[in-house]
Amino acid sequence: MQITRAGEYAIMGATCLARRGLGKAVMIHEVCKEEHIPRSFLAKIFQALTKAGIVRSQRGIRGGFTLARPSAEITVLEVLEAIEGKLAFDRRLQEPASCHDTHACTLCDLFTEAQHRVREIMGSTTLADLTRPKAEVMKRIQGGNLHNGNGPRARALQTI
Amino acid sequence: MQITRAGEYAIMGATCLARRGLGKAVMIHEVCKEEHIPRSFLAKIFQALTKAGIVRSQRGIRGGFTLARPSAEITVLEVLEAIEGKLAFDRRLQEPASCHDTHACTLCDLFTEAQHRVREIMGSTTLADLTRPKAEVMKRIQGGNLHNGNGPRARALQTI
DNA sequence: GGTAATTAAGACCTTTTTAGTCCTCTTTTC
DNA sequence: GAAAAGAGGACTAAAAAGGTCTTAATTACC
Ligand code: SF4
Ligand code: SF4
Repeated sequence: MQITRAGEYAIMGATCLARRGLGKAVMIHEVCKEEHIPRSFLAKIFQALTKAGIVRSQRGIRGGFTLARPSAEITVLEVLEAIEGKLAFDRRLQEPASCHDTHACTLCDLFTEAQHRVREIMGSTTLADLTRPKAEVMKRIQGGNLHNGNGPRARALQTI
Repeated sequence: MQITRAGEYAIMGATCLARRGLGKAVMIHEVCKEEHIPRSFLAKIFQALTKAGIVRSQRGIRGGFTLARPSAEITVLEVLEAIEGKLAFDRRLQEPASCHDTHACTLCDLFTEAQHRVREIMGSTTLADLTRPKAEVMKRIQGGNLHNGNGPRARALQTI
């Protein structure tokens, strides 16, 4: 139940590019140094992000990586799934029809909902959001007013 | 980013005990057969649940396992964490103070919130809930009116 | 008290995944 | 054409997942 390093590094790396601005080519080396990520590992990760159309690469002298789109249009979920594959809390939620008996078991329904909640927040948080000042980000994330705003949400479950 | 088989089996196994009722000793063998879980693997899992005070064991002839408390007082989160350890989306959220630089990085704040949402639903769903008819469970889970009820929540993000 | 049935405990095993590295291309700029 | 990037693929070590197996310790019942 943990995000892999690869996924984590992908988000950090992409956020790093977001901070540099669109169109500015940044070398792997620079990103690695800034975010403390092993160089050849990040190279692999950025390769995958390139294929996924999230970043663009430029070879040769003065080459590097840059975001393929404005950072406000790239969600954290998108980056994560480009590396880890589609988010699935349970193997049975990846490919359906593996339910051995369609009787009264409701476990996958619970998993689906939990997963949905994660997708909700990850899918509505963009790289641009992550580059904003901490206080602002916290307020946005915890306020619960995502892009379909529905007021401040209850925080009564803090202790759970 | 997946729940392990052990965690999954733990919930299924405990739910199976919940269906039999409090105090009724059920042998591992029976649970395994019903839920399609390898016998010796479930034995290990139930052993851990026993130590965690979630189930009670009885050795010898006519022995078996039973829930240690009413099923309505045992949350899915509790069972899951007894097996997998405390839920943590990122290694850095398990033990704090591993933040190499406390600068403007807000990634862990996002992870914390995502994790919180999972705890919210897993922590408010009990084994008793899982034994109820499917339609009823779905309604409860998706309605969003958990034990601190705050009305039906927006489902606009269905497509995310 | 003996025996059969049941869980407890821990050592052990195999496969898969994670977290990388390394080497050889290819592309691009100067 | 030389130097400086990334692309691609093969490879690897360590850890985690997903179990099994064997030897106890209990307990009910005859
Ligand atoms: S809902 Fe229950 S029976 Fe169906 S696939 Fe999920 S765990 Fe298995
Ligand atoms: S908030 Fe950012 S810098 Fe701090 S531990 Fe998390 S990822 Fe690292």
